[in-house]
Order: sequence, then C-alpha cells, then structure tokens
Amino acid sequence: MPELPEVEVVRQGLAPLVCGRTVFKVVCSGPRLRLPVPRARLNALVAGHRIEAIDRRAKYLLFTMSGGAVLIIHLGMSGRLGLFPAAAPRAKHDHLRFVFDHGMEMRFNDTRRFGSVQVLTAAEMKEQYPFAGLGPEPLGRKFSAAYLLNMARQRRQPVKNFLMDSRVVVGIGNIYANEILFAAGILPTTPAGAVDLPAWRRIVAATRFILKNAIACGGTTIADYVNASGESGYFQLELKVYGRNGLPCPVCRQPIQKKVLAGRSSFFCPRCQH
DNA sequence: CTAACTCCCTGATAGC
DNA sequence: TGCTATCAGGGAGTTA
Repeated sequence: MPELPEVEVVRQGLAPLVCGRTVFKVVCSGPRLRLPVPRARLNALVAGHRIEAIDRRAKYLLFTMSGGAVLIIHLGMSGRLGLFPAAAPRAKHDHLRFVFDHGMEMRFNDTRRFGSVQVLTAAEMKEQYPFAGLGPEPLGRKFSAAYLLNMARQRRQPVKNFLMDSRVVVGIGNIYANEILFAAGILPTTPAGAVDLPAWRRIVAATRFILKNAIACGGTTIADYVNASGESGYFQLELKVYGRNGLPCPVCRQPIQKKVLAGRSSFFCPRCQH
C-alpha cells in the first residue's frame, strides 16, 4: 500500500486540481470495500458540495466539503486516486467516481478492496474524533526520541513492529520501517525496550530524512501505486534494503538478509545494523 | 496488558 | 500450457 509518503504525494497532487471544485455527483459501483460504501451520505453530504481542502492524517486523506462534512479515504494496499477526463475509459476496479463540474472526475480504484471510504459530519468529526487512538505524525514535533523511549519502556516487541504500530507513530509501513532501521544502523529484531536514547535519536532523524526524501521523489512504486497525475514515483531507486534479499548491502557489500517478523518480511544488513 | 496470528481481496510470479 | 502455492505497501479483530 501506499505508506505516508505516497498518500502525501497524492494529496499534494490532487489538491490544486480539485480544491474549490464542486462535486456534481458521486457514482459508486461494484462490491463493498473494507467498509461498506456510505452511498446515502455521499449523495447527501459530498455531492452538490465544494471541496474546500484536502488534508492528511496518518494514511487517511480528508476532504473537507462545503457544509462541513469530511470525506475520508484510505487507500489500503492497492488503492489509487486520480483525476481523469469524464470521457476517459474506465479501468477494472474503479469503484467510485466523483464527477466534477468541469468535465473531470476523481476516480478511486482499488484492486484488493482493502481501502475504505467514509463520510463524517462536522459534528461527528468533533464528538467522536475518528483518529483519537492514533499516535503522532512522524514529521511533527511530538515525534521525538524522548517520546519513543518512553513509549517503548518494557516492550519486548521487535523495534520494527513497534515503529509500524499506528498507536505509537502513524504512517510508517513495511517498506519505510525497513529503510529507516537500516539508515539508523539498528537491527529490526531489537526489542523496542532495549533501544537507547542515542539510537532513538538516529531513528527519528532517519525517519524524517527518509519520509521527506520519499515525498520529494514522488513516493515508491512497487506494483500498482501511481500518484494523482498517473505518474510513478521513483523512490524505489533509493531503497537500500527492502526487497533486496541476497543482494549486496549498498554500504558494505554483505548480502542483505530477510526474516519474517509478525508476518511481514523484514530486510537488514547483518553487518551494518546492530 | 503485550504481541503474534488470521482474515479481508485480487493479481503477479514461481515452481512443477 | 495450466495448475497450485506463495506473496504483496494495511489494519481490525482474535488468540495465546
């Protein structure tokens, strides 16, 4: 799936194209996504309203509509969001079309249907804030070495899985967790509670550097991610360990090793990471 | 409580 | 060629 950088690239690409535009109608087709598609709310609270802003929280895209409702889209593993001419041929797994008033439409395509679409009213956003349980943004001020040291106390979970826990910090998925730990020189299997303050500082610095760089590169493309303009990102050219099992470490030439942790493939250099 | 496992779904790829 | 098994960027719910 798109991790934080890919979602942010979609947000940045889409915002200038659709902000200020009015959604003429919403067309839903096909089966349910991870959550049922809220057709009635899409018709009542999104259709007929203008997109005021697009924000991002974790890996969720938040479209604030005139009228105050918020359209929340998660891309799951294989979701894409792009703007197309209304007459452009539709693709397999195009599940929703947001038809604008200027001959264009935003299409949500999701092969695996792990994505989700929700619509919350302004009151619901306030009263039952849907993201209350989520940890801080990794590019925000609350994400610090001291915070991580405190959160990780007593935890024996591998540091890689700890970084992928959205209650700890949001937006870091399997690709970037591997890359961050390589850059920080820490083995993914290290118990989170055993990581010391200097090591957390390296993790925080690596996280900021790698995520910002990935956003600047337009994200990572593995198989099916494209940004809002339909172009591929090129951060995959920068991947140092992810998917490189058996290939030489770019720093020391030792073969990169792979180990499955909590069901997710983990890649590391046995010589550069301790 | 923590952490690992299971499942949702389609498609690409590897191996026979 | 065609079959089966495995794997894939997420996240919620269940199990131990």
